[in-house]
Amino acid sequence: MTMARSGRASVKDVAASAGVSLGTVSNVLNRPERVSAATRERVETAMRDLGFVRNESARQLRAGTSRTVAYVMLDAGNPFFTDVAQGIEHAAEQVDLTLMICNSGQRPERERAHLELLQEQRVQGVLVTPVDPESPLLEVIRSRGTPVVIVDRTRRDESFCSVAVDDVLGGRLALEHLIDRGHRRVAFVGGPAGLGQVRDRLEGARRAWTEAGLPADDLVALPTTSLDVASGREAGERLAGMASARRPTAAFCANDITALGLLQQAISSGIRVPEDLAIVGYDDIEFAAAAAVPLTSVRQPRGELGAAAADLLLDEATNPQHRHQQVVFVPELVARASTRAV
Amino acid sequence: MTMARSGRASVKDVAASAGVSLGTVSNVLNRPERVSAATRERVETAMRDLGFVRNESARQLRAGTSRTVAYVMLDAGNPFFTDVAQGIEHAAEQVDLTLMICNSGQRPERERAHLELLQEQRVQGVLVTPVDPESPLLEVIRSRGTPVVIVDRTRRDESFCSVAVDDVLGGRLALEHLIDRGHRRVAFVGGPAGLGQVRDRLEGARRAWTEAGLPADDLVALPTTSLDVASGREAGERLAGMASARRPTAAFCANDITALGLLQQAISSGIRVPEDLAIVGYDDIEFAAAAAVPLTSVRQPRGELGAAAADLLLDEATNPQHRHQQVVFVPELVARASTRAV
DNA sequence: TTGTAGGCGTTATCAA
DNA sequence: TTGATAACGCCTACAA
Repeated sequence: MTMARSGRASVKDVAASAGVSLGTVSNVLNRPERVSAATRERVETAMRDLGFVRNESARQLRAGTSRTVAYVMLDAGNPFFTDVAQGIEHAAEQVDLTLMICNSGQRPERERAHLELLQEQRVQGVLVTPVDPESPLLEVIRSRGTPVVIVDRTRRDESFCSVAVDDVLGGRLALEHLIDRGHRRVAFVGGPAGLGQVRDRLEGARRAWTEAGLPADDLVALPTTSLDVASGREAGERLAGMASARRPTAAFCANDITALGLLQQAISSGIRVPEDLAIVGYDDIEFAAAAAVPLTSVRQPRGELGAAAADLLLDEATNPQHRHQQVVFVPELVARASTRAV
Repeated sequence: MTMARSGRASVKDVAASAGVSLGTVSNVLNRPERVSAATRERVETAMRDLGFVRNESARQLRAGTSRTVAYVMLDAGNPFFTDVAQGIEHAAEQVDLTLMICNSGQRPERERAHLELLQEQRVQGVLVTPVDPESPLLEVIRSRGTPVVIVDRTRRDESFCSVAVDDVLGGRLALEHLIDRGHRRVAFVGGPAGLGQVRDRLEGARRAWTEAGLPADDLVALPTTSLDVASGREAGERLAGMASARRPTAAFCANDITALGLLQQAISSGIRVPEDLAIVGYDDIEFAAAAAVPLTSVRQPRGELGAAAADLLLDEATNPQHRHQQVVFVPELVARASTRAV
């Protein structure tokens, strides 16, 4: 009985051990009904004895296709993306696809490496929240035969399927809420300005502001270098440093993590929330509701985002008449204590 | 020029298009120095023109082994595990292995499905935070040839490599800190009691308590059904319902998420933190420091945990003299405002 | 119902 | 330097 080079038993070994032909073993594996009960029994015993494990590479080589899709995540440390991943996972499970998750950690070269390997693995398709949605790499991948769906970003041209949330509207919702609560001097906290999300949310905020007839100067931008807790704290320090007459009475943060940093810094500087400073975040991650002053936030349908992306990918991978489409979800304001009327 | 069935060009197609033999194409791919500059040039052009992508299945079938490892994560929604995953990823990257992440979401059947597929994919090895560390499945997987390392759990027998943190010590540290701060009536919040982590942390807490000569009854267990934000809130309600004379002056929570829920509920019930109730969490996730009352917590070296696990796996996969070992990290108390002396 | 043969795409060996 | 060939493990016609 020769063992496969890998040290594992192959169908051939099983066949030899069970005293049947290789084809029969394959039948037991793939069309058991064609095999007599007795032979099947014998083959299955042999498999158990030998610790037989099907070789997916060989199977896939033969089949030409795999049953897995992949999500290349932008930042595994941000709960928003892990929630999106769970949405994808759920949708994939429904159609019996396995999801592999890779993390680029915002690094273009890791993103590239993952995409290259996934392509070589002939995954059914990849979902990706790219570092740069305009990157030509995405086009190359697709042109080489791997379906690609962009998640939580959009491309300027409409050549890709994408799933995103209307950030301009989200920014608008946040500001309308604050204006509604009587705020007439508001800070926008976020950056870098080049980030599509930041740009769009600010844009929406501005529109709501000017449409309400308020002076542009009273919507103050507090740019940050990134969207994390530390940046929020830093912005908090800047706010605390302002003379209280000039200080905005509210802040709209480009995401929740930043808002949590701001909240923490404000409180420890003796600024009361929401009495002295109202705060609106963005994403509505689980921790937003659990903050000591529960955070008003713009909710993005994270799970649905993932599920919709998975559906688009599946369609692109299997439907020859597939047409690319850009799905845009509508965000929703969730009001909590951090903007309570005072 | 025949195209591969998959619709993609194969080495054969490239060879035909470049007017060379298949072996030459392979050489361009794997030992370019053996090929003359002119031919190489021609082959590379053909590859570009045809959009050639190497087929990893075939390569792996031939090679018998892959360059990827996988981490089967217990709960993608818990930042603790995503941090562990990042530690693994970093270590894997150093040795040029690709990490695939799968999520069991605490469901045994999904864990099993992932492990089966990974095995069939012939990954170099699997890291797993299992739903049940005693599950015989793990033994089966390994006996069939896939190295397995248990992450953040331990098995009673020492037959597996594992990496964990000393939870008994962690519980002890938390309570010593509280006792030190003068607390003489303390609640332990966490559950279900069957969970190894919960059991060990409580055990450590009890030891510190009795060694300090305090009456066992004054370490009150507040069992929860799970370790999430909602459970923490619920425990908070129970605490708020106690007569303030009988109410513990401090709570030790089995993890940070639960502690955050408790913190929120306490504050909204008018219980001041830390004046009326001191709180200690566990894990020291990023949001612990960013809570409005920054949370004292028992820090687990998440990144190192992942890195050590990856190292063990690599050793098991490549070193014939490998011996299983159980690495146990030492936790560390991080004191913050939630237990400030008052 | 069971067995035989050929091929999936890649790599490595060996010969030219 | 280049080319022909066999093999990795599996699957599926097709033949017995």
